Amino acid sequence: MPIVGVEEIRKQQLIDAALASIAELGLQKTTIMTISQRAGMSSGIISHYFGGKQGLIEAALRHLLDKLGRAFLEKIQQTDGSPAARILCIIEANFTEFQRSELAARTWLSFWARSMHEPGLKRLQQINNARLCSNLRYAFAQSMSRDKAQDAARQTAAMIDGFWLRSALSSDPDENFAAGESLCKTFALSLLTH
Amino acid sequence: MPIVGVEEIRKQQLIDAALASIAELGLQKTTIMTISQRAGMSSGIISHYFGGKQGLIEAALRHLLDKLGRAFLEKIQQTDGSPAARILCIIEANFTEFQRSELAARTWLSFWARSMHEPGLKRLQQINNARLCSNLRYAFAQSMSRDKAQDAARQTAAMIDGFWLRSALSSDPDENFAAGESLCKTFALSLLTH
Amino acid sequence: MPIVGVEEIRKQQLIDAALASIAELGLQKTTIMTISQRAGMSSGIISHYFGGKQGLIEAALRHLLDKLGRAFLEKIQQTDGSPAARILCIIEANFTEFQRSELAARTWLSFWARSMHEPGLKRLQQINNARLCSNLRYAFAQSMSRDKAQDAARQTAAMIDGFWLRSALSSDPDENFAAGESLCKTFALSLLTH
Amino acid sequence: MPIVGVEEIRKQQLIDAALASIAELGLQKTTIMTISQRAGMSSGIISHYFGGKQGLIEAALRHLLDKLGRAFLEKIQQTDGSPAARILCIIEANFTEFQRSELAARTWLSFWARSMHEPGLKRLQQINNARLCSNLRYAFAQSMSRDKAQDAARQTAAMIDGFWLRSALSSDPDENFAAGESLCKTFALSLLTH
DNA sequence: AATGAATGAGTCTTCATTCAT
DNA sequence: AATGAATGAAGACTCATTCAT
Repeated sequence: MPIVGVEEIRKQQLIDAALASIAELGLQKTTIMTISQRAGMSSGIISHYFGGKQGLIEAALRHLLDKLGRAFLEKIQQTDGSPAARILCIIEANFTEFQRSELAARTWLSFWARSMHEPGLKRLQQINNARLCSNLRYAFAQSMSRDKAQDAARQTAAMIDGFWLRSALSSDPDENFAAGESLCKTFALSLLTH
Repeated sequence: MPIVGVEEIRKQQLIDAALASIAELGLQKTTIMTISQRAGMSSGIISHYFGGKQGLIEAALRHLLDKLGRAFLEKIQQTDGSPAARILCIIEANFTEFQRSELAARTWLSFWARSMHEPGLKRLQQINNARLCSNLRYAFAQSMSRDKAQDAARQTAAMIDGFWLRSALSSDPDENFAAGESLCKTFALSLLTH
Repeated sequence: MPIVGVEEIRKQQLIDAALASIAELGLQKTTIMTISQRAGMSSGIISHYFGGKQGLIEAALRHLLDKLGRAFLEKIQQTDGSPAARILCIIEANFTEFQRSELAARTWLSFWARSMHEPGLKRLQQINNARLCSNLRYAFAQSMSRDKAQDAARQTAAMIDGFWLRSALSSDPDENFAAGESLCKTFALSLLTH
Repeated sequence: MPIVGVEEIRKQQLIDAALASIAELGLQKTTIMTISQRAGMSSGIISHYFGGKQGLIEAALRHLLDKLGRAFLEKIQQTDGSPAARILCIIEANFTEFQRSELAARTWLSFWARSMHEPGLKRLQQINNARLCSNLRYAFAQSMSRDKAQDAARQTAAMIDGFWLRSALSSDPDENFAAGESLCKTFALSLLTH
């Protein structure tokens, strides 16, 4: 059993602290002080382990995407593998309690906005976006042609993200998230049965 | 004798410069210097006319939303008024050349992210979001019950925004915008005919 | 009858506006905008007539000292000319309603502080200070030797200014001003009768 | 290993530099640059240790009042405790070489003027003012009734401050301070013996 | 390995002055 | 005579980075 280095522990603690700060204050008001305080460490440690604030931010996003991806994989393996079950599972994974939280809204919107000006972040987002579409395409393809599955996946992915975005920006996120999840499911199932 | 209208002219010039800076540098890296330089004026003029940077940013967003709203109204009045025509027009208005530009992507994402932390911006966004849904609902309601029209409008609005967002973040925006617009239209028309 | 020039009228209006602004906002927060707005004129007029903000401030102080001096002269000429009456009149002139106001406190303290760094203002203050002492000395000299009158005048002047200052800075100015005026009178009269 | 006490040392250095700047330039022309330059440090350090310029200014005033208070306590404990000795000591403490300096004049007048607009400073001044009166009252009360001691203390305190103020603003401070101290003593002793 | 003291460039804001009309 | 639009220097504050210990 390899001894986990102190370095890895520290890095993870800092990533957690960074996400906590972004969730609470937003990316713009997150400073190395708000992060290092939450981690109970000194401010210098961030440059020491991540080369700078930007390095930590990217690592945090990478970690968040990884975590959500793994959580999704676990969930989908508990389904019966039918297209409908897989698709419903995918949709639900995008409307979990975390995804509905204001914390998630602040975090994703912050990362998206910043990714328009930082290729490193942008690539991470693109991989995540492609994954959603790919998962949906795989499920749809069990019931229809490859081309139709591709279109169905794109439409469903767009509707999921669109509902998420509009809900996050709305004045009543709760109602909007709930209705959005339901309407996404209705739409996806109607695609499957036609 | 003071020249009348100077204030409005200057304000407009500053708004244009602010949007140019946001499009080029992003909201975060937009400073009063990047704005005033683009406007060919001094930095002090921004506080003079808008009370501060924040006032200018909000005015710029308001202007942008107004402009898009007016452009949409002009367009829709040139249709034959049929539900299908109205809906296609609404979709097209969300995929114009401007909306497909990287400038638009940076601008909207910047505003969205910031609006999570500034109520003033958030309210403007919400009005805009409500408008899209309301326009769609009105068109759908001519062909179906009020409740079904509401769901159809929500789904279509989500798909439009979702495609726009995924395209903006993708590595090949052009292809994605084109496919997105087409798939949105297909979906909306299928809702109308069922 | 000479036609009073527009210049004199404008200058007086600006001086009144400057004093109003200082009384309301304090000297530090008084700007050419707060003055010119109160005067209903443009900001440029101040440089036009007084060469700059500093010129107006000095003119305002000069005017205030003049006005208080004239008011005092009028008052003292209504006394019976006896030493006691003159002295009581002098003391009362330093505890009028205006002198007890927060406006007066702000104005005098502002001018004093600034006069430590601006010889122009300092000279005006010194003339005013000398006048108080001189008036008291003249009154006392009717009842005692020149030397004793000089000391009595200095002590009385100091007590007047000291009570004024301590009252202005206190948390209950009203009570302090009242007690101060009374104790000054008691002291001055005791000097006269010994 | 962090050097202990660095914070206190730096704070003191900055307070000294602030007082030096106020003495030289006045409070109004004292900026974070004039302070940090005199301290041989960077401008950012002020916000780091005092939260901002205002925090440093208040700390400087507090320090000055403390220092004068302690110096006075030391002095008074060297007297024989008789009322006359105590009172003379109190008067002398208000006319020390420091109090006669132009530095002291600029500093006190700056603080007084500013305290009219900043409750934090005002409270500090009031405590100091109350202390002078209280010390005098205690000394007088050993020779007369409580009420008479109260009046005597107020009159003496006013005369002390009044002489100080008039001397500070005069064109010949030295002569005025000397005469003022002498006349204050004469007055206070006459109160004691009547 | 880890600290946190210190820096100083960058930001927004204020405001007296200028000057064309 | 009077305006007020425009300037830009100067102010306080923020914060990522550095580095001696």
